[in-house]
Amino acid sequence: MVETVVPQADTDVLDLGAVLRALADEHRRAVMIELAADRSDGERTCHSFNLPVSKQTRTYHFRTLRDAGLICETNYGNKKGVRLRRAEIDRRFPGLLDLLAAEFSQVNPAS
Amino acid sequence: MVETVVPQADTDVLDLGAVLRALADEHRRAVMIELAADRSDGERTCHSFNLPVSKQTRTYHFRTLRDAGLICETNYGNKKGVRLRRAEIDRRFPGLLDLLAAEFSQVNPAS
DNA sequence: CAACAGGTACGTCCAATGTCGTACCTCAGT
DNA sequence: ACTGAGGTACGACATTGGACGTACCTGTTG
Repeated sequence: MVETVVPQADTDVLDLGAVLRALADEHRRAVMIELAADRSDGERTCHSFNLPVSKQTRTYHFRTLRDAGLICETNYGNKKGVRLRRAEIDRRFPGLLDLLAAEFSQVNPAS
Repeated sequence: MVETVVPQADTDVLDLGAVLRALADEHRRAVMIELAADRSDGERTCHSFNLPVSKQTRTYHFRTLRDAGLICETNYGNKKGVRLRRAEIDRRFPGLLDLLAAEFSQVNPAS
């Protein structure tokens, strides 16, 4: 089986509107905060985020994040990898990920 | 007639969710981008932003911005002043206003 | 005072959004 | 080959959000 990188956002340039709409949702924001706070930028399973929603809804939210250009997904067939597009985001919106990462410490004081 | 400062956000601390939801809307974002780009932080009339909506809708949007803690409004009876809460925002979300200001140059290349 | 402009309150309306059920797919493990 | 877990597609549904009509208020200006 060949893993395939899911096609990224149609727009090669990140759109602030799409990004902010993506971040406006609590669950998607939680995902982005975790990703932003992890400086190792390792690949995560999208199952590894403990989102309190059904898997259909999870698919929907990750699709939204991908469409906004915030993450890139790798399809392994029966599971999916998620990586933060840190370089692209930092280039277009410097400071945005720092803001989110700061929010992580805000919510997780003991880490 | 005494001008009265409209009571600010109920929550004394800015909430990232509320802020991002406020910024997710195109019109409110346009207002915030203008305010963030004007380093003089002068008071504006909320009529001075050329929002292509009715005045009822305008009231709604400025109320949303105020509730999110992003602006503070002064009531002059028959018109209303708007000021950016730059200090509070910078303290809680450093870099956010820079991001918005950068978007201003993006949209207004000739200024 | 009368007319007018800016603003608010309340209700209504429509489109967008988040949620899930059902059905189906893909791979890993037994 | 079967089963189970993760994932997607499509459709349905309820809620939310942005928009406006109508009515009303407050100052300014003539």
